[in-house]
Amino acid sequence: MSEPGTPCSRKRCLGKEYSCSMELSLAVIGGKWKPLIVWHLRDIAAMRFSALRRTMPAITQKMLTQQLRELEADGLLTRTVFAEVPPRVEYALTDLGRGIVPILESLCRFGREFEARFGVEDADAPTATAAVR
Amino acid sequence: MSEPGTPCSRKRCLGKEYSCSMELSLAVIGGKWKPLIVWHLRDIAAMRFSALRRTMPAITQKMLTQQLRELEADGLLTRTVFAEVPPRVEYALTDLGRGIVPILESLCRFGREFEARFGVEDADAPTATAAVR
DNA sequence: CAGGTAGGTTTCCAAAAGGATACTACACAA
DNA sequence: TTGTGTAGTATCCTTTTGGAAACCTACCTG
Repeated sequence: MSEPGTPCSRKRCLGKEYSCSMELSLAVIGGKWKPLIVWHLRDIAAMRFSALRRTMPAITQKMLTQQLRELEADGLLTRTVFAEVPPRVEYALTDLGRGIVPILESLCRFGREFEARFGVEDADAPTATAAVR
Repeated sequence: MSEPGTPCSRKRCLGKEYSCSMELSLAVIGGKWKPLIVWHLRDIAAMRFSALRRTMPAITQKMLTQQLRELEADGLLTRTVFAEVPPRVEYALTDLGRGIVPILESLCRFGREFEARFGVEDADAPTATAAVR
């Protein structure tokens, strides 16, 4: 990228403003849900809306719809509507979308390294650490 | 991680709640500034506060301080205060912090791939694409 | 004594992200 | 006729994140 001390220039791609390619990537796959969505689609041909909801019980319908549309607009996945009743809509990763799976795997590894270093607890299990906070 | 269709369980590490290691990583290095800070420190022994500010002109003092403290609390960097006047404080990546540099490099590569696919413009340069929005 | 310098903190505020709830359309089943 | 399932919208609200501006400290220089 740039030499230490040199600021980057502002750029724009698909409506996202950023100063370096890394920021752009974070705009594309960052946020609370997008990495999870891509992760769940990573080695499956396609998945329908309701199946995705079941794998992510904490997401609301609105958020899932919204995130899926953004991922589609950014070319990371395809959305296929079947003209059936009840409705059927299937989502599948594109090649571009599959390109970020290795990054998510690295993130997973780092997360586990982090857990190994600092320890993990079960949430909702009040422990010494939780009590201190 | 889990089989398709199986939700993950809630965990906690260093006060952060998450459902899978990937989410934990994003809690640690996600956000608008942290990746940039780590990036600027990536191949330099140490850097002082004012130098970091110069490389990231858009960040405010408050945000830089806050993000640096969080990165320190998560063990990604060290903060060294020199008892001098005017004050001098230096920040340096730890081994743990250096561990995420390869991930940031992957993000950079993906970002460039994304740019290549969809095209980049200079921000503040009103173009056809900008006019359409 | 005024002004500058480095690295902050504090207060207040705006914007963005995320979420709860209610509503829709359509076909079919009981 | 009422209910069920799917994939949504629409509205309103709360929480989180980010930011602007002022203030602070401790010393040094002119």
